[in-house]
Amino acid sequence: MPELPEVETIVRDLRSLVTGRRVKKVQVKLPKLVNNGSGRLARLLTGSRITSAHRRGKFIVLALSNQAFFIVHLKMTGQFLFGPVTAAWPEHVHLRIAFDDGQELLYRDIRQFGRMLALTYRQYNKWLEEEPLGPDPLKMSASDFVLRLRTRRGRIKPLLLNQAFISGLGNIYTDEALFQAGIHPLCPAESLPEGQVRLLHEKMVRLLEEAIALRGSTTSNYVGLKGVGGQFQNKHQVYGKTGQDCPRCGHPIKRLKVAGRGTHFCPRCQPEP
DNA sequence: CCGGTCACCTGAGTGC
DNA sequence: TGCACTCAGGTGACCG
Repeated sequence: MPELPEVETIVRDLRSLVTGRRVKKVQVKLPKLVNNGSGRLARLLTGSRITSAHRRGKFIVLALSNQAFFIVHLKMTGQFLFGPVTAAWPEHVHLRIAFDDGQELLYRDIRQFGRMLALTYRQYNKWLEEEPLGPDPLKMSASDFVLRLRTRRGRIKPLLLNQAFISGLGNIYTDEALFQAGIHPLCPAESLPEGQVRLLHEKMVRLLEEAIALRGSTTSNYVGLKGVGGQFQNKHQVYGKTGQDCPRCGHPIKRLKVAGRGTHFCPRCQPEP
Protein backbone atom coordinates (compact mmCIF):
# COMPACT_ATOMS: atom_id res chain seq x y z
CA MET A 1 0.00 0.00 0.00
CA PRO A 2 2.38 2.66 1.06
CA GLU A 3 4.62 4.79 -1.13
CA LEU A 4 7.26 7.29 -0.11
CA PRO A 5 4.99 9.76 1.77
CA GLU A 6 3.22 7.00 3.70
CA VAL A 7 6.46 5.22 4.61
CA GLU A 8 8.01 8.55 5.62
CA THR A 9 5.01 9.25 7.87
CA ILE A 10 5.32 5.84 9.50
CA VAL A 11 9.07 6.34 10.01
CA ARG A 12 8.46 9.70 11.71
CA ASP A 13 5.83 8.07 13.93
CA LEU A 14 8.29 5.30 14.81
CA ARG A 15 10.93 7.91 15.58
CA SER A 16 8.71 9.68 18.09
CA LEU A 17 6.95 6.66 19.60
CA VAL A 18 9.37 3.78 19.50
CA THR A 19 12.97 5.05 19.62
CA GLY A 20 14.44 4.87 23.10
CA ARG A 21 12.28 1.92 24.12
CA ARG A 22 13.73 -1.45 25.04
CA VAL A 23 12.36 -4.66 23.51
CA LYS A 24 11.17 -7.12 26.10
CA LYS A 25 9.52 -9.80 23.97
CA VAL A 26 9.08 -10.64 20.28
CA GLN A 27 6.34 -12.92 19.01
CA VAL A 28 6.14 -14.02 15.37
CA LYS A 29 2.93 -15.67 14.26
CA LEU A 30 3.63 -15.91 10.52
CA PRO A 31 7.29 -16.88 10.09
CA LYS A 32 7.21 -16.65 6.29
CA LEU A 33 7.17 -12.84 6.62
CA VAL A 34 10.68 -12.99 8.07
CA ASN A 35 13.18 -13.47 5.27
CA ASN A 36 16.09 -14.80 7.27
CA GLY A 37 14.48 -16.68 10.11
CA SER A 38 12.12 -15.61 12.89
CA GLY A 39 14.37 -17.06 15.60
CA ARG A 40 17.21 -14.74 14.59
CA LEU A 41 14.76 -11.82 14.54
CA ALA A 42 13.71 -12.49 18.14
CA ARG A 43 17.35 -13.02 19.19
CA LEU A 44 18.62 -9.77 17.68
CA LEU A 45 15.76 -7.63 18.97
CA THR A 46 15.09 -8.95 22.45
CA GLY A 47 16.83 -6.94 25.16
CA SER A 48 17.94 -4.18 22.78
CA ARG A 49 16.86 -0.58 22.65
CA ILE A 50 15.61 0.96 19.41
CA THR A 51 17.93 3.87 18.72
CA SER A 52 16.72 5.37 15.42
CA ALA A 53 14.30 5.03 12.51
CA HIS A 54 15.06 5.71 8.84
CA ARG A 55 13.55 5.29 5.40
CA ARG A 56 15.44 3.88 2.43
CA GLY A 57 13.13 4.08 -0.56
CA LYS A 58 10.07 2.23 0.72
CA PHE A 59 12.07 0.23 3.28
CA ILE A 60 11.80 1.04 6.99
CA VAL A 61 15.05 0.62 8.91
CA LEU A 62 15.15 0.52 12.72
CA ALA A 63 18.60 0.64 14.29
CA LEU A 64 19.16 -1.16 17.59
CA SER A 65 21.48 -0.51 20.53
CA ASN A 66 23.32 -3.81 19.86
CA GLN A 67 24.35 -2.51 16.40
CA ALA A 68 21.77 -4.71 14.69
CA PHE A 69 19.13 -3.47 12.23
CA PHE A 70 15.49 -4.38 11.72
CA ILE A 71 14.32 -3.84 8.14
CA VAL A 72 10.67 -3.94 7.01
CA HIS A 73 8.98 -3.55 3.64
CA LEU A 74 5.21 -3.06 3.96
CA LYS A 75 4.41 -4.00 0.34
CA MET A 76 0.65 -3.52 -0.23
CA THR A 77 -1.11 -3.76 3.14
CA GLY A 78 1.53 -3.76 5.87
CA GLN A 79 0.85 -1.56 8.91
CA PHE A 80 2.60 -0.72 12.16
CA LEU A 81 0.39 0.02 15.16
CA PHE A 82 1.52 1.26 18.55
CA GLY A 83 -0.23 1.18 21.91
CA PRO A 84 -0.48 -0.50 25.30
CA VAL A 85 -0.11 -4.29 25.32
CA THR A 86 -3.48 -6.03 25.06
CA ALA A 87 -4.45 -9.58 25.91
CA ALA A 88 -6.20 -10.26 22.60
CA TRP A 89 -4.34 -11.09 19.42
CA PRO A 90 -5.88 -8.69 16.86
CA GLU A 91 -6.87 -9.93 13.42
CA HIS A 92 -4.13 -9.99 10.74
CA VAL A 93 -1.41 -9.18 13.26
CA HIS A 94 1.63 -11.33 12.48
CA LEU A 95 4.29 -9.86 14.76
CA ARG A 96 4.23 -8.26 18.21
CA ILE A 97 7.13 -6.44 19.77
CA ALA A 98 6.50 -5.74 23.45
CA PHE A 99 8.58 -3.06 25.21
CA ASP A 100 9.61 -3.05 28.84
CA ASP A 101 7.25 -0.17 29.69
CA GLY A 102 3.99 -1.93 28.78
CA GLN A 103 3.68 -0.53 25.27
CA GLU A 104 3.91 -2.62 22.11
CA LEU A 105 4.46 -2.35 18.38
CA LEU A 106 2.24 -4.54 16.19
CA TYR A 107 2.84 -5.51 12.58
CA ARG A 108 -0.47 -6.07 10.79
CA ASP A 109 -0.74 -7.14 7.16
CA ILE A 110 -3.96 -8.31 5.55
CA ARG A 111 -2.46 -9.65 2.33
CA GLN A 112 0.72 -10.95 3.96
CA PHE A 113 2.96 -9.59 1.20
CA GLY A 114 5.18 -7.59 3.54
CA ARG A 115 8.68 -8.80 4.41
CA MET A 116 11.10 -8.15 7.25
CA LEU A 117 14.57 -9.18 8.32
CA ALA A 118 16.98 -8.60 11.17
CA LEU A 119 20.65 -8.08 10.35
CA THR A 120 23.90 -7.64 12.21
CA TYR A 121 25.91 -4.49 11.49
CA ARG A 122 28.04 -6.33 8.92
CA GLN A 123 25.06 -7.92 7.22
CA TYR A 124 23.31 -4.56 7.10
CA ASN A 125 26.21 -2.94 5.28
CA LYS A 126 26.21 -5.79 2.81
CA TRP A 127 22.47 -5.36 2.36
CA LEU A 128 22.95 -1.65 1.63
CA GLU A 129 25.45 -2.48 -1.08
CA GLU A 130 23.42 -5.24 -2.65
CA GLU A 131 19.89 -3.83 -2.55
CA PRO A 132 19.55 -2.11 -5.93
CA LEU A 133 17.95 1.15 -4.78
CA GLY A 134 18.05 4.23 -6.96
CA PRO A 135 18.31 7.72 -5.45
CA ASP A 136 15.56 9.15 -3.26
CA PRO A 137 13.51 11.70 -5.24
CA LEU A 138 13.75 14.16 -2.34
CA LYS A 139 17.54 13.98 -2.33
CA MET A 140 18.18 14.19 -6.05
CA SER A 141 18.74 17.44 -7.94
CA ALA A 142 16.90 18.23 -11.18
CA SER A 143 20.19 18.00 -13.07
CA ASP A 144 20.88 14.52 -11.69
CA PHE A 145 17.38 13.48 -12.70
CA VAL A 146 17.97 14.75 -16.24
CA LEU A 147 21.28 12.87 -16.48
CA ARG A 148 19.81 9.70 -15.05
CA LEU A 149 16.84 9.68 -17.42
CA ARG A 150 19.13 10.17 -20.37
CA THR A 151 20.85 6.85 -19.77
CA ARG A 152 17.59 4.88 -19.92
CA ARG A 153 15.27 3.73 -22.60
CA GLY A 154 11.70 2.68 -22.12
CA ARG A 155 8.50 4.41 -21.17
CA ILE A 156 8.34 6.97 -18.43
CA LYS A 157 5.79 5.35 -16.10
CA PRO A 158 7.44 1.94 -15.75
CA LEU A 159 10.75 3.74 -15.27
CA LEU A 160 9.42 5.88 -12.41
CA LEU A 161 8.01 2.73 -10.79
CA ASN A 162 11.39 1.00 -11.06
CA GLN A 163 12.96 1.28 -7.58
CA ALA A 164 16.43 0.72 -8.99
CA PHE A 165 15.99 3.83 -11.11
CA ILE A 166 14.41 6.06 -8.46
CA SER A 167 13.26 4.81 -5.05
CA GLY A 168 10.01 5.68 -3.34
CA LEU A 169 7.43 6.37 -6.02
CA GLY A 170 4.49 4.00 -6.48
CA ASN A 171 1.37 3.92 -8.58
CA ILE A 172 -0.47 6.88 -7.04
CA TYR A 173 2.34 9.42 -6.98
CA THR A 174 3.60 8.39 -10.42
CA ASP A 175 0.19 9.08 -11.99
CA GLU A 176 -0.17 12.36 -10.09
CA ALA A 177 3.32 13.59 -10.96
CA LEU A 178 2.95 12.76 -14.66
CA PHE A 179 -0.39 14.56 -14.74
CA GLN A 180 1.05 17.67 -13.13
CA ALA A 181 3.93 17.72 -15.59
CA GLY A 182 1.62 17.11 -18.58
CA ILE A 183 3.43 13.92 -19.60
CA HIS A 184 1.66 10.86 -21.03
CA PRO A 185 2.61 7.70 -19.07
CA LEU A 186 3.66 5.91 -22.28
CA CYS A 187 6.08 8.63 -23.42
CA PRO A 188 9.52 7.21 -24.17
CA ALA A 189 11.79 8.61 -21.46
CA GLU A 190 14.56 9.54 -23.88
CA SER A 191 12.16 11.59 -26.02
CA LEU A 192 11.32 14.04 -23.22
CA PRO A 193 12.83 17.50 -23.67
CA GLU A 194 15.05 18.63 -20.80
CA GLY A 195 12.60 21.36 -19.82
CA GLN A 196 9.84 18.79 -19.36
CA VAL A 197 12.09 16.54 -17.27
CA ARG A 198 12.92 19.51 -15.03
CA LEU A 199 9.23 20.31 -14.73
CA LEU A 200 8.52 16.68 -13.79
CA HIS A 201 11.23 16.84 -11.12
CA GLU A 202 9.81 20.04 -9.67
CA LYS A 203 6.22 18.72 -9.61
CA MET A 204 7.28 15.36 -8.21
CA VAL A 205 9.22 16.90 -5.32
CA ARG A 206 6.45 19.32 -4.40
CA LEU A 207 3.83 16.55 -4.66
CA LEU A 208 5.77 14.27 -2.29
CA GLU A 209 6.42 17.08 0.19
CA GLU A 210 2.77 18.11 0.26
CA ALA A 211 1.71 14.49 0.66
CA ILE A 212 4.10 14.05 3.60
CA ALA A 213 2.70 17.23 5.19
CA LEU A 214 -0.77 15.64 5.05
CA ARG A 215 0.53 12.28 6.37
CA GLY A 216 0.09 10.49 3.02
CA SER A 217 -2.90 9.13 1.10
CA THR A 218 -5.46 6.70 2.50
CA THR A 219 -7.46 5.07 -0.28
CA SER A 220 -8.18 1.80 1.47
CA ASN A 221 -6.24 0.80 4.56
CA TYR A 222 -3.05 2.79 5.09
CA VAL A 223 -2.78 4.26 8.60
CA GLY A 224 -0.05 5.74 10.80
CA LEU A 225 1.08 4.21 14.09
CA LYS A 226 -1.93 5.52 15.98
CA GLY A 227 -4.34 3.98 13.46
CA VAL A 228 -5.25 7.27 11.77
CA GLY A 229 -5.19 7.62 7.98
CA GLY A 230 -3.69 10.39 5.85
CA GLN A 231 -5.45 13.28 4.11
CA PHE A 232 -3.63 13.62 0.81
CA GLN A 233 -6.18 11.44 -1.05
CA ASN A 234 -8.39 14.57 -1.01
CA LYS A 235 -5.79 16.29 -3.20
CA HIS A 236 -5.53 13.57 -5.84
CA GLN A 237 -6.26 14.93 -9.31
CA VAL A 238 -6.27 11.80 -11.49
CA TYR A 239 -5.59 8.69 -9.39
CA GLY A 240 -8.86 6.76 -9.03
CA LYS A 241 -10.77 9.49 -10.92
CA THR A 242 -11.61 7.54 -14.09
CA GLY A 243 -14.51 9.18 -15.95
CA GLN A 244 -14.46 12.33 -13.81
CA ASP A 245 -13.62 15.75 -15.21
CA CYS A 246 -9.98 16.72 -15.45
CA PRO A 247 -9.43 19.47 -12.85
CA ARG A 248 -7.45 21.47 -15.38
CA CYS A 249 -9.35 21.13 -18.69
CA GLY A 250 -12.63 19.37 -17.87
CA HIS A 251 -12.00 16.47 -20.23
CA PRO A 252 -12.84 13.04 -18.72
CA ILE A 253 -9.96 11.21 -17.02
CA LYS A 254 -9.06 7.94 -18.73
CA ARG A 255 -7.65 4.68 -17.43
CA LEU A 256 -5.10 2.39 -19.10
CA LYS A 257 -3.03 -0.56 -18.04
CA VAL A 258 0.68 0.26 -18.04
CA ALA A 259 3.32 -2.02 -16.52
CA GLY A 260 0.42 -4.11 -15.25
CA ARG A 261 -0.90 -1.22 -13.16
CA GLY A 262 -4.08 0.81 -13.44
CA THR A 263 -2.96 4.14 -14.91
CA HIS A 264 -4.97 7.35 -14.71
CA PHE A 265 -4.37 10.36 -16.95
CA CYS A 266 -6.01 13.19 -18.87
CA PRO A 267 -5.79 12.53 -22.63
CA ARG A 268 -5.91 16.25 -23.36
CA CYS A 269 -3.41 17.55 -20.79
CA GLN A 270 -1.10 14.54 -21.34
CA PRO A 271 -1.00 14.07 -25.12
CA GLU A 272 0.01 10.71 -26.60
CA PRO A 273 3.62 10.35 -27.59
C1' DC B 1 17.66 -4.10 -21.65
C1' DC B 2 12.64 -3.97 -21.93
C1' DG B 3 7.86 -5.27 -21.46
C1' DG B 4 4.10 -8.57 -20.43
C1' DT B 5 2.09 -12.00 -17.37
C1' DC B 6 1.69 -14.42 -13.32
C1' DA B 7 2.26 -15.31 -8.44
C1' DC B 8 2.09 -14.09 -3.71
C1' DC B 9 -2.77 -13.12 -0.37
C1' DT B 10 -7.24 -11.16 1.48
C1' DG B 11 -11.11 -8.30 0.96
C1' DA B 12 -14.17 -4.86 -1.26
C1' DG B 13 -17.09 -3.78 -4.90
C1' DT B 14 -20.05 -4.89 -8.95
C1' DG B 15 -23.26 -7.19 -11.75
C1' DC B 16 -26.13 -11.19 -12.59
C1' DT C 1 -28.09 -14.23 -0.70
C1' DG C 2 -24.79 -16.30 -3.42
C1' DC C 3 -21.52 -16.52 -6.99
C1' DA C 4 -18.18 -15.04 -10.37
C1' DC C 5 -15.36 -11.70 -11.56
C1' DT C 6 -12.33 -7.50 -11.21
C1' DC C 7 -9.59 -4.62 -8.70
C1' DA C 8 -6.17 -2.99 -5.01
C1' DG C 9 -0.87 1.74 -2.63
C1' DG C 10 4.41 -3.76 -4.43
C1' DT C 11 7.73 -6.49 -6.36
C1' DG C 12 10.17 -10.69 -7.96
C1' DA C 13 10.36 -14.68 -11.19
C1' DC C 14 9.90 -16.15 -15.68
C1' DC C 15 9.44 -15.71 -20.68
C1' DG C 16 9.91 -13.74 -25.40
